[in-house]
Amino acid sequence: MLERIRKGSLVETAIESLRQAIENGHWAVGEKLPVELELCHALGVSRNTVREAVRVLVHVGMLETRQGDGTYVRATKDAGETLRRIADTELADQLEVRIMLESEAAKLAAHRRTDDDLAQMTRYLDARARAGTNLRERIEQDERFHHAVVQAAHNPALLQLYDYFSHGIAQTIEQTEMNADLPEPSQEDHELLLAAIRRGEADKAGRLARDLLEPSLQALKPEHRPE
Amino acid sequence: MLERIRKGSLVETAIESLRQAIENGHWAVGEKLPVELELCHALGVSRNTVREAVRVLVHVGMLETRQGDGTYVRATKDAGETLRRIADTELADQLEVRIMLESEAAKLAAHRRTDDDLAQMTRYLDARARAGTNLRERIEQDERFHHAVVQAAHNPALLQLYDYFSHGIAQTIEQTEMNADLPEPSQEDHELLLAAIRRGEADKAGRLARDLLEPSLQALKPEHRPE
DNA sequence: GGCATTTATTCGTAGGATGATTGGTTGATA
DNA sequence: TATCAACCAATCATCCTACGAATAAATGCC
Repeated sequence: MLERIRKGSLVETAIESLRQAIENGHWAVGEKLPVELELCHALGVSRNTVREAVRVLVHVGMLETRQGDGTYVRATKDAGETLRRIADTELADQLEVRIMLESEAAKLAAHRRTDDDLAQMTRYLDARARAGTNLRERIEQDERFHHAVVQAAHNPALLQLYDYFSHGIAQTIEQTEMNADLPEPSQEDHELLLAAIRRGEADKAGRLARDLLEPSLQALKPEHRPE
Repeated sequence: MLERIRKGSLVETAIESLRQAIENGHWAVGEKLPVELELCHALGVSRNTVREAVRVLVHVGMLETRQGDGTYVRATKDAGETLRRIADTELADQLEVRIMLESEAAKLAAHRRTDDDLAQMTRYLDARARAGTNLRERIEQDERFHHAVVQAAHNPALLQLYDYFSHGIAQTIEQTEMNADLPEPSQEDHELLLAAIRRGEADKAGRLARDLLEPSLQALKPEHRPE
């Protein structure tokens, strides 16, 4: 039925044991789990430990607890696992995805951008230009500009996704100190992208957005997957 | 500093309070949080409650606890939260993202597909044809074919992401019984996509992949965002 | 000064007590 | 008999104290 616990953190092991049991359909969706005390005996741990494990599974959407009633299975899969697996993929692959998101966003932005969108993009791009040799400031304004481009696509799902990749990649690059290796696009290239979006030239905007980041991808790729 | 707790589940509120504080950079990445007892006082809850909240944040990757040492900030963003927010967006927006993922995947697949990839795509597409009027079977083979296309792009991050959107959208459609409204692409259109990938015609493959799903998007859009 | 030992701090786990909420049971009443 | 309010048992939510385990810092010996 349920495996006894021995190694590592008791709570983490309890989480894994419960997750396995649920994924294997030991309890069907909608079915009620044994009460806390029974889970304690089944897993061989205390109530606190069981509660922490259950709380985690509740938070990731696999379980649902109803006070005074019981604990029920809500889903057999953990959605958060997806992004955790993505985080484990190669940086180059992640950057490739970011490029396609941003390129497509630029296309949409060319169609859907409002005047406010244009004003904001212009503001950040000007700030980027003013940053000059102040690298830290320029990178920050750069990120804001790219974010504004995706925002102008007016697709919330796309924006969320872009932010996740953008943030994750920036962090990885920062941590690994590989800044020096990566080529940096010029201010002019950014201006061209903004101009294309302003004039509603979708295909051109998409191509320019891609060109902005493609060199970084090429610089990153040979390390792991020469083509 | 930290907000006192009042409504809803104490633990859930504690989680949110801590998450907010972390996202707002109240503690920098790598920095050590106050000890459990201090957090209890700051949040006005017991140690168990704090521990359950911290455990959740540890599990989603925002925090890290070291026994005998303390609790440290690991990341300021929670991956699971991103997906939860995406799940809350309009179906049309999600489908739009899926289309761009699949279209770009088709382009990459045209370059990178191996003979094995082609064989698999062909197998599923043939099975789809054989399914004929068996709707359930045809939909399943259809999903497998699309998955194989993305797989042929040989980008793990992209594949994970596609699977998430594909699965989520299929589920939503199934739940809302809006099948009837959505136009279904013909077998011929699928064959054309496969042919383009086989011949390495990237742009054409991207366009065909987009054309396969675009009608569904148009059918879905007017409900919420007429353009 | 270097290194082993001790100590203090902190998280990890255990188990019990009490409150809050729910669902079903019971019983009175029309 | 059907209805509905009051009651009761089961269950999760929270809190509490206590002790174990691991770590880092302080200490003392050589």
